[in-house]
Amino acid sequence: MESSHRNLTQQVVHELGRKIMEGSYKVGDSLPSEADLCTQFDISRTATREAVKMLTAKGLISSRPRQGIKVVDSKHWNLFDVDVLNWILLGKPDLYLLRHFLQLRLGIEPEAAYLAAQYAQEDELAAIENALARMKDATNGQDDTHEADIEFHQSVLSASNNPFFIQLKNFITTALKVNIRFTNRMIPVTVAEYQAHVDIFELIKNKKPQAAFDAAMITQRATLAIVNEQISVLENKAL
Amino acid sequence: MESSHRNLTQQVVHELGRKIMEGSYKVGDSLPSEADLCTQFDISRTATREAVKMLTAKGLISSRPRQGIKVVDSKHWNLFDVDVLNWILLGKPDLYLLRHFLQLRLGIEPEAAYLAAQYAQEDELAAIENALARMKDATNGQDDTHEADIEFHQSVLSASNNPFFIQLKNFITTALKVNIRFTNRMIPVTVAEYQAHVDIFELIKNKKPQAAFDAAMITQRATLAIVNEQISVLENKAL
DNA sequence: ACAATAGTATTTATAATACAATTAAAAAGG
DNA sequence: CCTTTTTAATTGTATTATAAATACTATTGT
Repeated sequence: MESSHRNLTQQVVHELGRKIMEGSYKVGDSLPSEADLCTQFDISRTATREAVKMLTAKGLISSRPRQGIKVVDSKHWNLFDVDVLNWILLGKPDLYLLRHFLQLRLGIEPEAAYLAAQYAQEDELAAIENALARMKDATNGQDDTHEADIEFHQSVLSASNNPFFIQLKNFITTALKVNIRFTNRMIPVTVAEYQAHVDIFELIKNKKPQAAFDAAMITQRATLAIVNEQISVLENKAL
Repeated sequence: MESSHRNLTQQVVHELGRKIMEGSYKVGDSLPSEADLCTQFDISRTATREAVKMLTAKGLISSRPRQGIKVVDSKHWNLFDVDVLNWILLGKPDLYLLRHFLQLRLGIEPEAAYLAAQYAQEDELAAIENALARMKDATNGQDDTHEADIEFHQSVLSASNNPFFIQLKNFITTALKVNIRFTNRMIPVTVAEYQAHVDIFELIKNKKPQAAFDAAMITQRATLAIVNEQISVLENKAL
């Protein structure tokens, strides 16, 4: 097991959480009983119960006497939890999931740029600029392409100075990673993509909220349109 | 205790979670040790530890040998967890928090309206219409004013057919409840407010995504502007 | 036959205790 | 003064026992 540095409870949480998100245990399904989980993982009831409680806290399962441990309806899942997002990533994300991610990014990121243009401090602007520098290096192959991209989007969220947007850094990061899966991950960030990011940064730096919003929105709508097109092609092929 | 119907662990989770969100335990502070929590709540270590694990799962605390149980930095808090949101509401929300809520609503709700206009099914449109009917009754005092309002916004999110937006129903609901605290809660929904909601619904029903987006955005920007104004007044008064 | 009631068995909830592992801080050694 | 070792405090894990909740079954009365 790759995660032997974590304690028993966390390992079980990870294993069960992953299986739920990949669909091995479906909504409404029963997980093995406490006793069975103890024997399957060869651990004590203490560790098992604590793992069950953690998954309950993340909204994935419910646990009641006589009824057992069941996967609850997905509308209760804490989809913005960092662990849950990672388990989603470990599953098999499809184009529909990518679209769902992009649809919410479309809501969040333009407004984050708007807020950054209003409220960003000097150090936060510097952080965005630093990410841009890494992206430029990435176009020359001198830095990790996608890491720099992720850093850019994260630093804009941080610059919003809004705790809710900041919390969504996990979500955006996962969304970008899913996106990478569906584009050729060997292709570095293009000059055009880099320039679009620079433009947004300049508008933030010059305190043009609405313009920054519009610039981010246009990029996002374009990306979403491509995915919608891919889904259309796929669905027409299926007929 | 008002929550004696819940089990021991859940009661402790609620009590500690509430205290963390209201600031009784601040970021970096140590909570009482396991042993102390056991004596304070007069419960076994099992119940205590399970509560600690649940709060850990929600990103509020960390628990390590010798170091004890500490409140972690707020950037790790799962602010979109339904329990965490309720604990925020039990605290003393200020105008700044209201602004933070409104800023994210501004990102989410116009795009939710856009998606609803694209993807809403018949039954989802009916649900929105039903909420509108309740709002109309509310203007005549025949139904609960704010409950109907909340139902409207929830039903639009449901109609987006995007699991991430649906998960954010908790967030929007809490945001609306905080908003109610800062407006006179005795004032019923006005005819003008009702009409703005009707307009959005019509645009969703007639499948006009961009127009629905714009209509929702205008309303939200107006609300946010009022709060920004209130904060300005408050800050100038403080000088 | 049917419905209400009581009983039973299964599963989780809680408790108590013991020992192991981790690690921050103090003590020892150079 | 710096490094290493020891110590002690705290959480991590295991085990056992009992209580509570509840789905299912059997019984009883009509």
